[in-house]
Amino acid sequence: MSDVAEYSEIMPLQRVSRPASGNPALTASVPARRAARCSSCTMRSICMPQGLTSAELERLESLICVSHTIKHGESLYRANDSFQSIYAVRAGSFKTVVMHRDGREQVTGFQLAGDSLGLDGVCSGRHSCDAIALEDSKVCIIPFHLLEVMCREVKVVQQHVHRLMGGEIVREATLMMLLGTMSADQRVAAFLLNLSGRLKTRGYSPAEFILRMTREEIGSYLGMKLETVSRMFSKFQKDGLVDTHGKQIRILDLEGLARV
Amino acid sequence: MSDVAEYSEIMPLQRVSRPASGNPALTASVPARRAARCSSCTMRSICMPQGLTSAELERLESLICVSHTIKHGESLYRANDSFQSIYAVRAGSFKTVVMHRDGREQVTGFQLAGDSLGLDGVCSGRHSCDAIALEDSKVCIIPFHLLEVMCREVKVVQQHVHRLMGGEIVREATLMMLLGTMSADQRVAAFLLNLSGRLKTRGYSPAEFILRMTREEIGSYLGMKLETVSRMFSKFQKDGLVDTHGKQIRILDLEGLARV
DNA sequence: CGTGTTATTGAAACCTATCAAAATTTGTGG
DNA sequence: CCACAAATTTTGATAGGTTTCAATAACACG
Repeated sequence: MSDVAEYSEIMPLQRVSRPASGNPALTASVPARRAARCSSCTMRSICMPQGLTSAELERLESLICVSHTIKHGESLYRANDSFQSIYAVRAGSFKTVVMHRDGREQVTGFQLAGDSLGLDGVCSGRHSCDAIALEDSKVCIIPFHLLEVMCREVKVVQQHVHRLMGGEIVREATLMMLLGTMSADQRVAAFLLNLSGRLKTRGYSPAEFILRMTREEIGSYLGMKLETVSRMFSKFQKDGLVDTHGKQIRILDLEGLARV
Repeated sequence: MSDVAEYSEIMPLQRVSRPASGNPALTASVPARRAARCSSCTMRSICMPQGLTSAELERLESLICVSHTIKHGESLYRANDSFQSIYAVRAGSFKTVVMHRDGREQVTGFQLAGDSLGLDGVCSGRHSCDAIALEDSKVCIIPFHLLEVMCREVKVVQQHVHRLMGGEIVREATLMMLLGTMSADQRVAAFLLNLSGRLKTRGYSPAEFILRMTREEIGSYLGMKLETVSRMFSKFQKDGLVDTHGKQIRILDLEGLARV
């Protein structure tokens, strides 16, 4: 339990109190507008473009603001909400959920610190899914129309936004492949390997971590029932690939998992 | 057979012959560089931004060139090809296919005239899938770095590109939902309804059309075997929802299909 | 007009869902 | 900090849907 990697509350927030800016529409959802301090954020290398001049970085920071905490179970935005901003997860984690008219819903992604959130709203001007915090989390808010302005003026920012959107397209295609061609054990293995890799990128242990989502959410994401997810975990345990105690995961045989 | 909508060879191509431009890297894959004539293209309303001044439209046209025909079964690009351009399908249709290391492959999309193609390469600089013509087809080639330049100068072009990418993200999320939560009959029904709607948007009959893809390709796209696709078609036939003769489809009860 | 590809249909096998019950963990208020 | 209630997880038995294998039929192409 001691040295288990947790992808939560990575760094204390800068508490620069500053009065809200003039825009009431914006401040409605952003009670306290505080400029972000990307330069001192551990997630900088993941969510910020490389190669900015310090003036450009400063300008980018000036349009980003840090929101208050979003509590476990609360939503950052809901499907059909008007699209105004994209978000960077600063600490904590989220799930995105699309809802079918008949009430069935599916998890379409899990976002860790450093991941972006909200691009689903770019096309129609309204969000197409709910984004819900899996634990108490913090996000940076980036008003999209301001980001677009800066994209027009700074090439590396433009390319970063394009890569962000392109990355989302590739990520989803990978998941489609998973849902379309893989068996239940392969899906769960792929899920664990993906999470492991992302935690590693963020500087955490790729072998030992705590799942912030339930079996049901994992199942929804992977297109199967929670009981099946549980059975696959049990199977991997029996085969000596992982060691699970509820939400605590220790990957014992990474290559073995990849071979499933 | 007479009034069956076909989504192929929509309009004769402008054959403006003009010598290739100086860039040998570009002309290698684009034998004859001919400026596109978007203003006279029937797909304009689908693939072009609205609200351009005529000067801007002219400039956008100048960076687009019409490629030679891509024959049935040939590829427009392959996975791992260097990403240079995005494409607009001018006539015909394509499938995009991702390949797993172990040889398994999955169709991730079908593109009709007016659809864009190639955005999968934006993130990594290399294409992440193969794009293969389902019939003899024609595409417009849009060098992405030139499009990026124009995005920085013309706001509506920028917003159009963002919407294009955002639309791809939403499209894939919808497909994930389909793969993750729907039964075989619901998937095939959703596939037919989606195709029907897109043909309608393009001015074709939404009720009567010819499938350009095989049962196997449909199955790959929907995450099931070709035999299952065939059985679902038979079932819909029996239930009086559609009338199928091989690749010819007539939808008899659109609402019934939606209720499946 | 044959030949290879594509589509249809049937029967059996297999995988996952469903239903059910017990065990465990988590959250909350006393 | 404990105790209790609620939520989550595990495991088993059975049902159901999809795949697999196989054989035939229809179609497309040279």
